[in-house]
Amino acid sequence: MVTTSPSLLPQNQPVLAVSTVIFALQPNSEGKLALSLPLVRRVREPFAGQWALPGGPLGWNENLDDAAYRNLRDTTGLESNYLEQLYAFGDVSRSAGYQNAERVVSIVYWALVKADVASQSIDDENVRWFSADSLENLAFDHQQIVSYALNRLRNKIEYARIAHGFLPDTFTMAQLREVYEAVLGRKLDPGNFRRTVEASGEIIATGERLVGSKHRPPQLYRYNPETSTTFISRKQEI
Amino acid sequence: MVTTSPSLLPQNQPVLAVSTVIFALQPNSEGKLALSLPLVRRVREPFAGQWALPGGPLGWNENLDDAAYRNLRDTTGLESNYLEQLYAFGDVSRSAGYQNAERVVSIVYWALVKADVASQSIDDENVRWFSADSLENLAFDHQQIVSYALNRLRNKIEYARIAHGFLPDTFTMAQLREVYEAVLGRKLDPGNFRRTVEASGEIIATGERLVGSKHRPPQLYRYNPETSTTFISRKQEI
DNA sequence: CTAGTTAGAGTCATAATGACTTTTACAGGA
DNA sequence: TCCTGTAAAAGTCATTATGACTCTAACTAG
Repeated sequence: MVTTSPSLLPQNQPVLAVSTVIFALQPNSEGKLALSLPLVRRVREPFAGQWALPGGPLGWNENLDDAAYRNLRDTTGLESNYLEQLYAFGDVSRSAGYQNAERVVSIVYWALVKADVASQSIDDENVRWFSADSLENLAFDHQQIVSYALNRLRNKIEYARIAHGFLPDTFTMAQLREVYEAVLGRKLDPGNFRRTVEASGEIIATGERLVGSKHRPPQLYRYNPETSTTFISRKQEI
Repeated sequence: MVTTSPSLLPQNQPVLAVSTVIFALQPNSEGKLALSLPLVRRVREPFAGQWALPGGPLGWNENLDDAAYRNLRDTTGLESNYLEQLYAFGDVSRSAGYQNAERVVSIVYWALVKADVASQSIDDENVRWFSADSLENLAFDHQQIVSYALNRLRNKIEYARIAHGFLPDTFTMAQLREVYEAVLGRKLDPGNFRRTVEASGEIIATGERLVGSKHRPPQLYRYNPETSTTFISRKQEI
């Protein structure tokens, strides 16, 4: 008994779109790392001229993940090593802006891009990076979607190894801590942070040190490929 | 710059369906609580005769959540107080079974129903409850979907108050512990469990006791409506 | 050679956790 | 009535995790 809604009109199906919230950590005006994301300017109604998440209709022969990755590449020209489905937004009311009574269901992904890569991003008239904390007047329900993605990111960084999505191959303990501080929006104790991270076994000292700083040269680390990326059994997750 | 896939055929869009994994805890042959879920028998190709998750196409004027709830009502005739989106499954390959090259993207929800309610469920030729751990030959990719839902349930019960989705209004500490034991599939220490749960402030003693057992009568508890259901800031979530 | 800076090791008190013991309060049978 | 079985509920103890903090090491810049 596969049930069928009485209100279903097969010839008038919702449009299926895929959008992606792309996070990068970039230094702001004060030189501190801050979460930012690229938005695209809408060229047609509804919400013409306003900023929106990169996205578009799902291709007929395209996997959902591939469509999200396509958003990333087409919008920013960048690569990511972290891409995950966030949520499917499909309330009837969110499509109210459409004149032609079109209805859009958006499957939203989120991605992390490394800072050094993000700096090579496309940036033109219709694509611009914004600070994740001060967004205004986004098209559709995209402001709520970004908030939801921020919650997920801040929650997940506490229990999953996603910080390396923002970091180059090797990094110092302080750089890793800066990622956490920027994402969580608060200072962390350097000593306790080091102790926790070292105990987790997730990073390995390379034996090399970063020279040129005006203080004791810090150890360089890399992520341990041995420790699993899968879900952890202890208290976790949204 | 909203990008459009070159392979997009707007006149040939994927079909959007909503399915729901409905969990209940029911006593098995040995009298122990075990996770079970209702499946529906497919009446048409592909996979005719095989068991599948309750679901169907999204109605034109229907929210995603409402479609999931409709699955629940239509399939089992039951009510649930826990319903949440699980994941959107949309790989091109998962629709391979269709002859007419139809492509289906399924937005899957998961729900919990109370044991006393589940016992009043519809159960006929084409709807049957199965043990969640021993499923075989489900239609489509529904076996993977159920596994994914089980992971989410087992992960989430460790940090979120979802156990009351399986319990009546008032319950004993032992009943609450049985829910956790059945979901997690392992024994928990009664004393430590009590200590943790009491410290969380999530349940309140009603002052009444359950009489008639052949031992010291246990306190009856109810869930504390004061403690928030929102996400917890400590290490968490899928 | 000294001052400034961060790296990195270490200390201490408190909280959380797992394994375990003891006492309490009932039912049911001898 | 007393004894036994059972689970409720409280409590103990050792280990681990956590937050706040101090101290020493190793570099650069002047």
